[in-house]
Amino acid sequence: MNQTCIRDVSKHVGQEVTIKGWLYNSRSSGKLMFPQIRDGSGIIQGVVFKKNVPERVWSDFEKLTQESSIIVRGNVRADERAPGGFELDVVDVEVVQIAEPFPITPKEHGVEFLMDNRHLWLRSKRQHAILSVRAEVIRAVRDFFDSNGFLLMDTPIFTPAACEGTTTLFEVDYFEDAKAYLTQSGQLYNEATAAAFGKVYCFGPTFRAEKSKTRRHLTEFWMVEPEVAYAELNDVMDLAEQFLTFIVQRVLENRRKELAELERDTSKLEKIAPPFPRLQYDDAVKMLQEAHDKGELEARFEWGGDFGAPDETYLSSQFDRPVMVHRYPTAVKAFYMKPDPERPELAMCVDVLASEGYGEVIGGGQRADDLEYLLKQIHAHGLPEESFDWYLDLRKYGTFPHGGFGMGIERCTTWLCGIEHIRETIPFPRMLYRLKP
RNA sequence: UCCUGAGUAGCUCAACGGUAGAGCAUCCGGCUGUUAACCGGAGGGUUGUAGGUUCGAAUCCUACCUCAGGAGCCA
Repeated sequence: MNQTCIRDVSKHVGQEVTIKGWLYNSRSSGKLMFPQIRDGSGIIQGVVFKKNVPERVWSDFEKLTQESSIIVRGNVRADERAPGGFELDVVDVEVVQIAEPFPITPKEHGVEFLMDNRHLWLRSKRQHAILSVRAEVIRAVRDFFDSNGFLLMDTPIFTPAACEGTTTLFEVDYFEDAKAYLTQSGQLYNEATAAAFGKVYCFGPTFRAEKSKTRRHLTEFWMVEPEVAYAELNDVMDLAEQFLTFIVQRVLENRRKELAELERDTSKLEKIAPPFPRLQYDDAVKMLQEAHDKGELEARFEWGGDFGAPDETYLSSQFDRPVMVHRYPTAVKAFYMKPDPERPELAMCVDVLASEGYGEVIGGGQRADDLEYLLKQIHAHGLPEESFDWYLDLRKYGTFPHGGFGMGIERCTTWLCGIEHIRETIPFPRMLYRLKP
């Protein structure tokens, strides 16, 4: 295909190129026109002088509407007056289609309208930037694990039972009489694969049926979960710290332009490097209580509960890099968390709160490896023992200390982009009351 | 599920008890360096739905629907 990507035009200065794309916007002054041409890799400004092109080319350009599909031939020239620094002196155009009036005009729009037109909204510069950062995050995730001795172990999406309680699961019919649930975590399966392969990770879609309606929730999101045999809580924290740092560095390296488009203050991201502050739950509670006493937090936090969104926001805004809060009360955490041998009322778990008030991006810890303790926990949480028979086998046949964590791709992307709402970090968000497009 | 707010032209908003209006988009005209270009003109409405109050309702009242923001829960 004879075609040049707009991304690569800087390599073709002085040459004639063919660009296949769409009209992003156009400005004209009588006998001079400046069509902005978009091809998915970038945007370039064209220049059409009426007297320099055949009559047909001029009249074709006059008819184009926003997002009409076109194939443009022209000469590349560097020009300071053009956004992006390069211009295309147009020689010829082939009109593929004159688009119907495009709903998303260059002026501002409301959230509902944009979400209803998500399939068209994706063509905007802003969505282009955000979703490019998302792709970079995912590439970094894979590269990090693949080059550090981890093996990809895809875990099932249909699962037979809840891993942490059925209220948050989507239920589907699974042939005759059986019910299946869409996965909310691959972790239990990865404890099995970790016993087989040592260091593993799974990466795939995750489903939560909670009726959460906030800027940090999706009902369908992508989660990456490493699991490491013989890892203890400190090893899990070391891993989380290296992993997040790697992702941030990669995005800074490869997606500067996109971050600039989003007006992201990258100086905050540049500070991110190990070691991350490690804060015991006990000490975090003290910080929250002091904040309340100083009038910086409305509700007084009492020891024993899980942090609410305002608490997380406060804690993460106190540090210039992500903070790792560890050893929460066992009572507020999942049944499979290992209790601290020195203080059994605390779980060997860790939440990583992203900086700048973005809240939890990673949750994980060390898993309970003792059969008796796990049985007790399963009963205490009112879970059906028979659903977990295979999981309990892992504690009968060569039990071992191990741990890992899960990171939400979209929460991480929201933070790195510095944007308000998670819904823009996945091409087609699934949220409470939104299943279309 | 609960709390708060909002639904008026294709879109973003104004009019707050007395003749429904502007910008953008669309169409027509003008402009040889535009930067969400600009200037002139035209078309475009069952004011979310159903009731009610009133001489008169986009405006006040009631119910419902939809959306947004937040809470709880979580990655």
